[in-house]
Amino acid sequence: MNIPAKKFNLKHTLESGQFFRYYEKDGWYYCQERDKVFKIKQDKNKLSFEGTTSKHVKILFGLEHEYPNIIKKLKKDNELSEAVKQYEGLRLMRRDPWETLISFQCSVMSNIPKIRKNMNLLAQKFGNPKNNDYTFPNPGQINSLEKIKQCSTGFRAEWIQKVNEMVDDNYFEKLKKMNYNNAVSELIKLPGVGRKVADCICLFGLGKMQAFPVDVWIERIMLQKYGTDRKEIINFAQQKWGNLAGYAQQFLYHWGRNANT
DNA sequence: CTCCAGGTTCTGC
DNA sequence: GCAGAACATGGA
Repeated sequence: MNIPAKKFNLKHTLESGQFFRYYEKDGWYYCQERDKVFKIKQDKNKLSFEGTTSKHVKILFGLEHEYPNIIKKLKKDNELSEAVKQYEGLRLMRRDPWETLISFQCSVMSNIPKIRKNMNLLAQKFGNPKNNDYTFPNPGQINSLEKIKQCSTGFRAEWIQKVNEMVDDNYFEKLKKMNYNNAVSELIKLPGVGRKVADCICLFGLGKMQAFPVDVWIERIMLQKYGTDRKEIINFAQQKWGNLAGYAQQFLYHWGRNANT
């Protein structure tokens, strides 16, 4: 199936640390998330995919965002313009919140290759095979601490086991309807979810576009570019960019990890 | 063999 | 409230 996709860059979007279960093969990106297992590739302004619907693709990859306006506004900031130009087409994804939660619990004191390994193993051990890959288990199905530990999750295993019993899909539907601050307050009640992980879930899984996850990379970049101290970063970013704070963060993060340093 | 990694939690002021 | 340390695992 094909759909047009202007002002979109699949590679930048997929490889900017907001999505983990994918791999490249024969010119395609093979992607797995929750019950979806599909492949997708981009040829200029055309997106081709197999294994899912155009509706899912549009939502997942943020194709319905008003991208030209977003870019235009962000480029007005001199500190941001370089990152935006270099990675134009990078979009915020709208992922399955449950898999996003587990992904970012795994991200604690870790790195992207290892998060990917954790998530792939969890899918293998608890999910179902589909098209040579695996779906991700539903809430309630990650029910063996021993098996969770076999996925190289280390000290995060207990967190994963606990949230598996604490939330369901309806929990996330409620969070989507809440405002950003209330959603954060709820999320940080979960084990292994502090402010940073909560902001990642808000941004990538709940569509809270003002969320501004602050990790060591963003902390370093924000100090360097704006001179902001760690504790004031979130307020600074949300005052400066409002609902585009999340986009600003994603550009800075991807830029900071690649072009910069 | 050390060091460190998309932080969180527990502890002790 | 706020610093300091512990927390598994694996790659550099």
